Amino acid sequence: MIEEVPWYDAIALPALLRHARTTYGAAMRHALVEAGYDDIPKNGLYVIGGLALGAGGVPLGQLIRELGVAKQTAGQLVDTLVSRGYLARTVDGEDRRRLTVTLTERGHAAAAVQGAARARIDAALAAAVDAGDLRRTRRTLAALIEIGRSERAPAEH
Amino acid sequence: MIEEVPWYDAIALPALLRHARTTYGAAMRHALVEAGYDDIPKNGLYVIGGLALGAGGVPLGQLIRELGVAKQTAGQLVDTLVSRGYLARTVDGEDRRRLTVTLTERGHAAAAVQGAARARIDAALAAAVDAGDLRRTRRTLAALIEIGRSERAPAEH
DNA sequence: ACATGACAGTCAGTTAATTGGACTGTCAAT
DNA sequence: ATTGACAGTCCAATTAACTGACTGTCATGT
Repeated sequence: MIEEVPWYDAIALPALLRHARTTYGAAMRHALVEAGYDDIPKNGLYVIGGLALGAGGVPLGQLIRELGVAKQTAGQLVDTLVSRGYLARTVDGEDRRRLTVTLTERGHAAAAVQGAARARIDAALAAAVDAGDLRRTRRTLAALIEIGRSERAPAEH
Repeated sequence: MIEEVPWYDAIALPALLRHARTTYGAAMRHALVEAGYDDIPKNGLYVIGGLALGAGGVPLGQLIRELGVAKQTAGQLVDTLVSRGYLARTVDGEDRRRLTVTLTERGHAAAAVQGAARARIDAALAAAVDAGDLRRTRRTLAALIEIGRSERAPAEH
């Protein structure tokens, strides 16, 4: 009785996604702790990582949507990160209700460490599979996200 | 200035994974609530989903490893699910230290609902991309997980 | 037999994360 | 001016998660 089906075809996709994400999460967290940034809360990784991209700072509302948490949660998370010196909050000039979150010096440093860890995994992955696979994977995941969006949007009853 | 790079190539892979997983999570949770199973804790989805596969029941230790949480946490999670009627705990005959967790009637029902929701997403995904992409995606994710494992195992200092 | 150590889970106490609902200040359009 | 929508915050409560110490079970060596 030979096992012909590889394990990754037998497991449910959500679990596969979960484990894959863990790879990044663990590596990034580990690198941050090594570098002395050991006071970053769970979702903080996504805040800092996300802000590194949007260099000019990100409105809090967008953060809320991206994290998919209640706004209170996001607010408190940012609060924590501000009090620990990673973020700064500034009022938007256009609309004074809106807050813009930016990285501080320390925040940038942490983001760099985290980004390096991520890049290390990315590189290892790029070495393990070919570029086409990687690109298809991204596209497939995007399709999956798109499905989620279209499911949620119209039904919402 | 034309934006040639699709958004899914610009975003960091961890974030992409996170969002993709959310699609499943939201759909499954929604389906469960619709069907009256509205008292399942967060990680409960993975417990119930996972047990559906291992039909004969799963040792608690394996659950702990799969969930990636402290054993106390897993124990409490199972506890909750037992008290709400989804799971049953039985002592392993071979080794009486070991507990085996199985689905109850209600647990099976919930697992079916959840499985159907997952299958619905799977089907939508299969329709959106071609089979080869799907397979490559699985393989790529598996490679990613493998990287995580090999990173953690030897370093652990 | 019977120590000894490894292992599977639980118990108790604590901290962090997340949420819901009511509230304040700001904008946009009458 | 007034009204309604919007961006965030405050307060209170719940849930999730972890640490460290403890109980019962197995496996081994003497």
